[in-house]
Amino acid sequence: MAELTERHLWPADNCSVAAALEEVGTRSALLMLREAFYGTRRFDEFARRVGITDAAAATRLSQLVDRGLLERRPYREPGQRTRQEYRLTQKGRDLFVALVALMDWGDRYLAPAAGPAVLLSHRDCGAPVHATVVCAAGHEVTARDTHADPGPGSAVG
Amino acid sequence: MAELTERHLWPADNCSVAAALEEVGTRSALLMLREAFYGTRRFDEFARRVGITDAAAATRLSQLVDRGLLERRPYREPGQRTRQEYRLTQKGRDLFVALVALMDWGDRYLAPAAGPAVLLSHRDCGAPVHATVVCAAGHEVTARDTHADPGPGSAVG
DNA sequence: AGGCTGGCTATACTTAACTCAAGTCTGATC
DNA sequence: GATCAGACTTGAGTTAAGTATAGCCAGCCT
Repeated sequence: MAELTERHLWPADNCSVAAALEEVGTRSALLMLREAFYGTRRFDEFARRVGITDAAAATRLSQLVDRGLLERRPYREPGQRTRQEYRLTQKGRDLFVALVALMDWGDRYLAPAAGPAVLLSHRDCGAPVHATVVCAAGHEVTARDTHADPGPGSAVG
Repeated sequence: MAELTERHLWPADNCSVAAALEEVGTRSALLMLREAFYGTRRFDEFARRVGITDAAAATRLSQLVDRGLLERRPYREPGQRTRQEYRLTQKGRDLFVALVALMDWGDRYLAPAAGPAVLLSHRDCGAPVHATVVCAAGHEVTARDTHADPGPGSAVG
């Protein structure tokens, strides 16, 4: 189950999982990213769909822009003044795997009896999509088949 | 990019991503699960490696046990009394994909120049492992190739 | 010129996850 | 029987993310 050799030597603070969670910021920030994947772009829609106040949404959106997960783009609806919309950057888009993994897990263990609220499918072939862990040789692997070693950025030499 | 049809109709509160985050609880709870994947089992090791106080660790561990992500098992070292250790359940183990996805993303965008702190490899073939999104037909897909529809548990009929 | 609307900003408060420091309970060992 | 270490528990205080409410500002419209 991915037991790490020399585990006792390296500290938790250069862990990429912790760094990723820190960078995203908060639960509501992740939910805003989920919304961005679903196509949400406007300020008030983010606030409403995530279920937080506009004050909180403004703080989260600014932080996500500052950190390069979203970017502001001017847009203009007819008869309206120019406004800003929020779009995923590549950095933000690359969190897709993590969001799908969380969604899969939630669907499996926490979904209502009726089934999941959202179904993801491959646009080209229509088949359902899921997050998996695979090795470079193409094998699908589980936690038990995985081995962890200290990498170059580890404290252990 | 996974735009959801009829998005305006369904509320955020039956979202599996939100439910999953709620179930895991906190950032430090996720980091404890990461430790569990690395082989950590004992109370004081969880606290030390995650970098939180024993008080906080006790709260998190109890909550993870209550929610079925970890289970307590008695163990006995020679010359010591019986104690409890904490092991991943299947439910906890199934969060592996999400953890690997977050680690991959952190490695890509936030790792120190030297490289990531931990390398995961397939135990059988030695190749590095990563989280991906694939469809049931076996195609690897990105956010852009994905389509979202309301599922059976959605508020929209 | 003045109102309206969307997108914020400001202030005060609440809550939850933490911290630090101290104390408790258990049971093997002396 | 007293001691000690490991595994918690308790209580007080801190911080950060949220809330509710209010106000501000730009600029299209009449």
